Amino acid sequence: MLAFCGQDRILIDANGRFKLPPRLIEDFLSEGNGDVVFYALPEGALAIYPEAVYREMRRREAGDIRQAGMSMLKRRDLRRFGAWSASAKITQQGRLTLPQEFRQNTMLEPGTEAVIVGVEIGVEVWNLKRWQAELQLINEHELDRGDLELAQDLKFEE
Amino acid sequence: MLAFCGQDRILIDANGRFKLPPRLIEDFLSEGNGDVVFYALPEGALAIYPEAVYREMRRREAGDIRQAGMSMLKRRDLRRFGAWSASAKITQQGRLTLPQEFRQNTMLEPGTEAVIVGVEIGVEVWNLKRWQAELQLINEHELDRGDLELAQDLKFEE
DNA sequence: GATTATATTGGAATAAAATGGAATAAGAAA
DNA sequence: TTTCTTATTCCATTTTATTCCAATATAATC
Repeated sequence: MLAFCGQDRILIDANGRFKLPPRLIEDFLSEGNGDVVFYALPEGALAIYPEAVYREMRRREAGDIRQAGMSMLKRRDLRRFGAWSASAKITQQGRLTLPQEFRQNTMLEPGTEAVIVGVEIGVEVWNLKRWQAELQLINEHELDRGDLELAQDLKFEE
Repeated sequence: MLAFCGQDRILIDANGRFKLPPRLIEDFLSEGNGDVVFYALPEGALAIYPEAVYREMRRREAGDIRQAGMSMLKRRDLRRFGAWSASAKITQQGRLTLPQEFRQNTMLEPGTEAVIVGVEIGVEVWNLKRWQAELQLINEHELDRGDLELAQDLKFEE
């Protein structure tokens, strides 16, 4: 079974909660015990990773702390990840509550229609409209790449 | 016996399910145990691969998770494959259910006539109309290539 | 500090949908 | 024509989604 894949439409309830599809609950339970990390992405969606995955993503390397003293860029990085991440645990009924401060940026206010998308290492929750735009972008890019390949295949070799 | 070849017309039933031709069921059972992965292609068809084939296609590399934190391009890549893939298992009756969110893009809504095409490493399910257009494209491209080869053959060697 | 009001969380009940299986019908081969 | 295989339809069961309510916790007011 592939983990963390597919798309599902969900509804953010009146209290800012949503229910994960059963398949994704399984995925999160088998990787970690339902301990997850929210991370609000710059592209305007909410990523949810198993805690271990997020830790790996943010693993500090030797020298990172020293750099923080010297580099404003480095500090901004730390600040961004710190500010836009939050821990949570999936409830018995498979629900998660969106942190209050994350709702506006991700356009996931109570009552919103959304899509939960598998991204192989975790999932992302997108506002429905935003997701449709993102999909179109991805698709057009792929089609352009396909056209390029065809043209390449018909090029006269000098 | 050649595996994963030929074309068969099928009908998507009222619940979005379809039955595989017996020959293809055999092929999927002997490669994996009927565990397959759907992958919705940018060209608007649905690929079905044995799970092992898809895993090889998507083999993860070290550092992928760390990259996902820092690179939007990397996230798009994970997103594209994650969003458009889904696991499934062929039932005892040789049926598969199309994931809800894949039906529109692949034009494989309940009640649709479709064609299931062997592609050597797996199969593809095409909306009948789209398949006919694709066949024509394939043919035209090959004819163009034939012309190109002739021209190439008459090229003056410097 | 006590009481009331408000928000938040967890759980249960109901409704809807998807799934699996069986039965029947159709078609092909003997 | 008969038998076997495959296709199609239908129904029962299970699963999942949605809604609603109760309990708890938090905050505000007196």
